Amino acid sequence: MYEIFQKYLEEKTELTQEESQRIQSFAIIKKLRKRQYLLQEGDVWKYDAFITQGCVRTYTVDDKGSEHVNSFSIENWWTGDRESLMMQQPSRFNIDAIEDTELVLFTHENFELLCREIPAFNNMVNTILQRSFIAAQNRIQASLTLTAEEKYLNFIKKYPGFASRIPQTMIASYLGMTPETLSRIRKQTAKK
Amino acid sequence: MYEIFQKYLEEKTELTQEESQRIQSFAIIKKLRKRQYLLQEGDVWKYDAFITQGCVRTYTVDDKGSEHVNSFSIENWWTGDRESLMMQQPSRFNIDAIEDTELVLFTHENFELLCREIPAFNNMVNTILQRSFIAAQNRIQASLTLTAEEKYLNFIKKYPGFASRIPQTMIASYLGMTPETLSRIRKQTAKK
DNA sequence: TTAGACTCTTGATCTATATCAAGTTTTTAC
DNA sequence: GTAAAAACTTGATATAGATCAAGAGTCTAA
Repeated sequence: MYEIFQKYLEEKTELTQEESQRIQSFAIIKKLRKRQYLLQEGDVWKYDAFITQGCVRTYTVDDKGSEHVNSFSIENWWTGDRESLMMQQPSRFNIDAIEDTELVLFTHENFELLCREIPAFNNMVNTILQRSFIAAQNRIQASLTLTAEEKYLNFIKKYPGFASRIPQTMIASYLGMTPETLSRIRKQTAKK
Repeated sequence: MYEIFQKYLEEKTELTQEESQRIQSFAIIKKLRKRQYLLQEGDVWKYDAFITQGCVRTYTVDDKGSEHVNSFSIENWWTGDRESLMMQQPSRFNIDAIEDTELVLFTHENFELLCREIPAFNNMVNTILQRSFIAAQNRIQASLTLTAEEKYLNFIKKYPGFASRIPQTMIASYLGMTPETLSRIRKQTAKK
């Protein structure tokens, strides 16, 4: 499944044959079964991870044992815990597979090496980071300004397709509401 | 007040004399009176802005006319609307001064030129962006998991000093609650 | 220096969403 | 293929925090 990442690279950046091969030489292919962990709370995250197939969630568990979904990532997206990676500290997050999933991993040292060696790659990575930051800002804005119903409508508009492959309980958690509330909202909006 | 930015650069990165001078040659000093806008909704943001003195807020105004504070920035931080800057689209945000404020601005073209010319500068900028992203993630996490009281305590712990220079109404808005609720929380926690 | 305008506080009431509980449907695993 | 486990729905009730209202304290601009 490396081809999917290869294609992604070709779309996002211009690389020479050698650069492409250099990148591929560091790639680690990893497969996850549904429910399998990619990262568990307390572990230090050491990779840059790209999903070629499947779907993964990042979440925390609070004192009462409730899960809070921080994000979903599907094919052609990146995942991981940047805070743990950057600070080299144990992660507060869990990441596990919602579906059988395939990833391309790079150890962070190799990834940084690639960034230093290949300016085009470095630029691509920065652009992704900027977009991620913008997305996070928008999510904060939504959480401050929208009602539960608006949050849901905003979500399905922004990520069509997610609703059908991710359990409602997890979507509710991601949106900061209970599954019951989401169920009622869906019933409401279906009527209209 | 350029010296404050100069000092910041020296702390964060290693630059040659020439590089420092190159950066300074592009710097634009800007002063804002309290309440003055740095950016108004609908305008396209064109700068990278560093605050050397003072305090600024970024906020939106909804249909009902209520303001929602997205962020505060004080001296030694950056401000602006990255989405508007990156996409070259009209901003949804307003940025105005909470106190008399001084900034160092770079037009984005010049800023990008500096990033290309000076690798150390580019690295510094990337590091800041990563930290900003991590902070945004943590804020999302807090908004999903904490009660109003916990959000406030978390805020004053994370940003001691902010509470004394920023009006409570704005802090309440930033935390996603009403001023009345924040007032009651403060009364509660003062008791303990 | 003072009137008007903000800002903060406090109380009474309301409401969106949570919680609890039970039933139904769907998925999973042998 | 089927039993057990999850996931989803629906109703009844509870509650954190919002809204409305009014008074007190603080700025601020002429």
